[in-house]
Amino acid sequence: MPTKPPESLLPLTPAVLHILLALADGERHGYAIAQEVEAISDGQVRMGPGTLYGSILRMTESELLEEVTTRRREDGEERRRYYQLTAFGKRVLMLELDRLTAVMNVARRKHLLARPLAEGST
Amino acid sequence: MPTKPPESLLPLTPAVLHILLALADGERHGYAIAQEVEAISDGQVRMGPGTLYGSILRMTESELLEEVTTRRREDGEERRRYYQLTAFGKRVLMLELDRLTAVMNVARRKHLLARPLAEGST
DNA sequence: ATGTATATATCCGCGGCGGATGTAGCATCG
DNA sequence: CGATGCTACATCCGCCGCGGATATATACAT
Repeated sequence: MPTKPPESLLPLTPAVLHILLALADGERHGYAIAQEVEAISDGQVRMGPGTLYGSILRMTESELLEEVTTRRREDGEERRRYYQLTAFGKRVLMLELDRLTAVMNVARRKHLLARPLAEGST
Repeated sequence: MPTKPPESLLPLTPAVLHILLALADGERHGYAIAQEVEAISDGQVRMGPGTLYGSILRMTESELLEEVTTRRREDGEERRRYYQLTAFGKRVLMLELDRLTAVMNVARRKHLLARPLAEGST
């Protein structure tokens, strides 16, 4: 039950968007998020610890993410902290992708990109 | 002859991206940029004067934009100030659109969006 | 023993965002 | 004719996110 409507978080900052994307296909711990972001952005987006843990904190507070406490932990090992998207986080991600799709469509309308054709998310 | 390489400006903030897009098909004056941005974002992105003129100033300093002094002016009228993209601004816009295309492709790979198919810019 | 990678955390300066406020011209309407 | 409201630009300033620097600890390799 997030306090805020999902639209009020848009547009997302690149850091937030990339973290949401990195977690879109399953839980990950902080450091793994940074690696995934660097990987999927082809090295273009690098997250230092300040951005990484700062963003994770804020995103957890706004309920885009939640820490996974179930499992691990009592295995003794693991200083890692795992995170996953909340349902709210998924909603916001979808809305942002819709927004970006609209932006890309504007670019096409102005003949900056080829081919329309791609669409839909919800 | 911009001082910086175009990649160093990426990723663009939403404000900067929208201003570049608004100017992609021709020159506009400040206030018209704000209206265009609101129109093409379907009302989702509203630019207050602080963001608008602040962004224009910074973008002019980094040579993404330039003021159009030729024409108008000696017509007597016009307190308006017109701006257009520089060649450098167009390059940066293209690079950012490429980056966003890559982001959208990641989203598709993770089954958050339908259909690939869209591509290319340069 | 030294270095490098993993993993998390905090601090803090810089800078952009964006609302508030101000000025001014011009048009409309009562 | 005076008020209102939109156009158009400009400046100020608080808030907050970004991101580098720094710190700490473990593990594995050289």
